[in-house]
Amino acid sequence: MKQVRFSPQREIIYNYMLKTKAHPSAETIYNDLKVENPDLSFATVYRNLKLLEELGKIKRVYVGDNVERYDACCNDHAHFVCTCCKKVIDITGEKEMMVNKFKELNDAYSVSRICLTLEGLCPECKERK
Amino acid sequence: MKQVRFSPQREIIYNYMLKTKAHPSAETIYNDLKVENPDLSFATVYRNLKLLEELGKIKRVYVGDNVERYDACCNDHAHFVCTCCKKVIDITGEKEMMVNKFKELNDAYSVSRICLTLEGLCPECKERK
DNA sequence: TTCCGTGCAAACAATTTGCAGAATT
DNA sequence: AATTCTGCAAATTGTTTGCACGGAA
Repeated sequence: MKQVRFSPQREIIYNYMLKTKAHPSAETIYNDLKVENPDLSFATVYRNLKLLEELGKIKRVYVGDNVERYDACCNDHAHFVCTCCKKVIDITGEKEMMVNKFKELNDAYSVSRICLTLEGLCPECKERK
Repeated sequence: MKQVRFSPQREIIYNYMLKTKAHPSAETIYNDLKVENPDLSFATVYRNLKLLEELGKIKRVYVGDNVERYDACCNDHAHFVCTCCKKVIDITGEKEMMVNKFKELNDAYSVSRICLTLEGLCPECKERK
């Protein structure tokens, strides 16, 4: 059985995730942390994001481009992706409804995860048009 | 303004998409069509999938891995991805509910697309466990 | 002293792009 | 004739992996 050990890099990455609300990609995380931690490598960021996800501490978020984004907020919520400014906004309170709705489905299926992503214009971008 | 012309390759790819229900990736499409069309190239498949999507004739489907999948079925529906056999199953009749739910949201936001993906075990795989 | 985690560079996989020639309008 | 589309190969992008060393348990 594999043990998970303490490492400063892991701590730094996880703390960053706890603080941000921007649903950052590995690249964003790397660039931001590189400033204060010049030795940090890309591989470490990727490896730790993967590990933290396996441990259930962070989640992968789908935002439509081909880049993995991560989110440390672990209560279920939907994501709104602005097609204009690319911002990702949390939409809370809708997932429970979905989960309930799919309880029926659960008889035949076994639903373990629901991913709900909305796309369109955020309030600011909508205003600007 | 760019004109879209007729090309046999495009027709072949679009016809394939109309017939399949498997939400194939570019690679699957390429491999399947390559048999009868040995000259077909990967680039052409990619370019046409992109174009067809821009024209609204097919849709991109999110299935959790990092591969783009496509679907020609243009009525709104959710997707169920089996974590075990990797099959993608259409779940109809749920998206309208979502759309209605997000009408309210539409006051501030402008929702143009809703992507609803469920993950878990399909009936066959659930049975087998 | 075991074995997990790191940085680096190379490897990989999926997708995109530049180009010259072929095909459509 | 003008411009779109194709096949090929090379380039790009995002992510993963092999390796030798350093550090935590």
